[in-house]
Amino acid sequence: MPAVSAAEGRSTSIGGAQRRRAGRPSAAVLDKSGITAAALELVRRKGYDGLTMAALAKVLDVAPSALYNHVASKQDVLLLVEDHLMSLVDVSGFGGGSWEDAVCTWAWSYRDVFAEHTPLIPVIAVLPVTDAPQTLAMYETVSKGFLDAGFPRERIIPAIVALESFIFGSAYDVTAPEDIFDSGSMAGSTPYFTAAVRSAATGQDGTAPGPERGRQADAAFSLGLDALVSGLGALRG
Amino acid sequence: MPAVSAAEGRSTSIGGAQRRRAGRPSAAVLDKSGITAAALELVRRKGYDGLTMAALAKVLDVAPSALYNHVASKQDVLLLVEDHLMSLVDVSGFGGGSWEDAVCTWAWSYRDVFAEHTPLIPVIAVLPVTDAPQTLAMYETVSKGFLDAGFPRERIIPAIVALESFIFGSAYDVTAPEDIFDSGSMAGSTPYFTAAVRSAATGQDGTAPGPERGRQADAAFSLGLDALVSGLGALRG
DNA sequence: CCGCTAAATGAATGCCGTTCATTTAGTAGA
DNA sequence: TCTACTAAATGAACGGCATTCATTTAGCGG
Repeated sequence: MPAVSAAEGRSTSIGGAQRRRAGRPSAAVLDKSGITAAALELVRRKGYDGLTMAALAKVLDVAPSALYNHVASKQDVLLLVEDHLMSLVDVSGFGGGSWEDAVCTWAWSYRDVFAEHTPLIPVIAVLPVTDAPQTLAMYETVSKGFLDAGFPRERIIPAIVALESFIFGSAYDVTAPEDIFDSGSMAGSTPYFTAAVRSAATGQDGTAPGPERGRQADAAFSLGLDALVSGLGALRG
Repeated sequence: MPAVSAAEGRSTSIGGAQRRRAGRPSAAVLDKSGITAAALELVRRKGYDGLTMAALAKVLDVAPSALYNHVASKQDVLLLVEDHLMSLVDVSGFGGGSWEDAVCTWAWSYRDVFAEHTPLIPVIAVLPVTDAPQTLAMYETVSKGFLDAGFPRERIIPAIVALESFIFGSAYDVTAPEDIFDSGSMAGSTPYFTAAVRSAATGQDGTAPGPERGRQADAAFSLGLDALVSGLGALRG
């Protein structure tokens, strides 16, 4: 798995950015892990709008059509990225310590990872887990953690799904713009809502400058996670 | 607001599907509510993949560019659709009865509406509420319901956001394919997860045929919603 | 040596959102 | 009543996108 860098094929003349001539090169230029790494780097630099097959090919110094020797579609690239990200989710808490702490550590890191990658959420939600080994590994660790904590077998998956649903939704919330709840010119006809938004923005005393958007998202996530953890925890035998 | 149907401009000859000649027609053909209705109908018939500006124009018997006299972009069309859907969410429970019942009615109907329209979820999550009157109206009713139930002002928005996050995530779950948790050939290396999936699919006794996907999604939603409602309900003064 | 397959190029396709010049209809003001 | 101005339509065009296909080349198994 030579990933990105490989021996350069002979090129026609001077300079570093030379065109490769047609035909199969002596050493393969592309492989799945290289494509994944390039896609992640591209997303980091240009965001998901910048992740096009053409741009990906350019980063890898390859013609766009060459990518299709290794992936079947752009969706396939997204799946590779998604599965890689799953390996970044922290499941270490399930090794020891309380179930509550393990779930919270897992949930926060899960949310944080996908808050930076919300365009993948629709992909995850729809794609079978079959050819996503990292994803499968995460589910395995979490399932075992729930079982060891005394969950009845048939409630484990529903509980995980409920938590994941909350996590995905909350990941979107992190990226919401500052003024998402600004009722603007219609504030007059929504007095309760407008007051509630102001209270949430300024905190208990109406004087403080109030938290910025990220902290507000954290507050909502914390609130919901605590409720879910205590509610689901009660299911244990 | 004549919506879809309007007096037909004089056309050049026979037949119903005649081309309109260039230039402003005597009676306007398009307006926002007509565009919204046509978009919804198109989505119902062809799904969100079928919702293109060209297809929308065809349904409305108009050139694609004509749409841009009434909306600034396709995102704008999606916002119109989204706001319309918000008016379908059932907030009637907040008129009387217990807070718990009202929240559950609201949450279930909210999830059901957007389970059929998951491609809008990324739009909702990012778009300010400012020019979405139906959405604002929903938030107003719900905010008032929370306040009347004794919620402290500064906790109302975080609680609603937490519930919404769960609802959006759960809407995706409804549309997930039957075999989403099929570990396939890697089942051997994920024993706990595989067993948990089987238990969830067959129910407490391992014999029954087990619920189909929609019921499983309902079970997870019910579990999470109960936990959230009881956890959040404890915040009331 | 021969044929098969894998992996690259480069040209081409079709769709999609959007823009622009143009035409026509109504309307407000001199 | 002429005259701008604006609103609302057409139709041609554009650039970008994912994807496909014919072609070329390299290595490998018989």
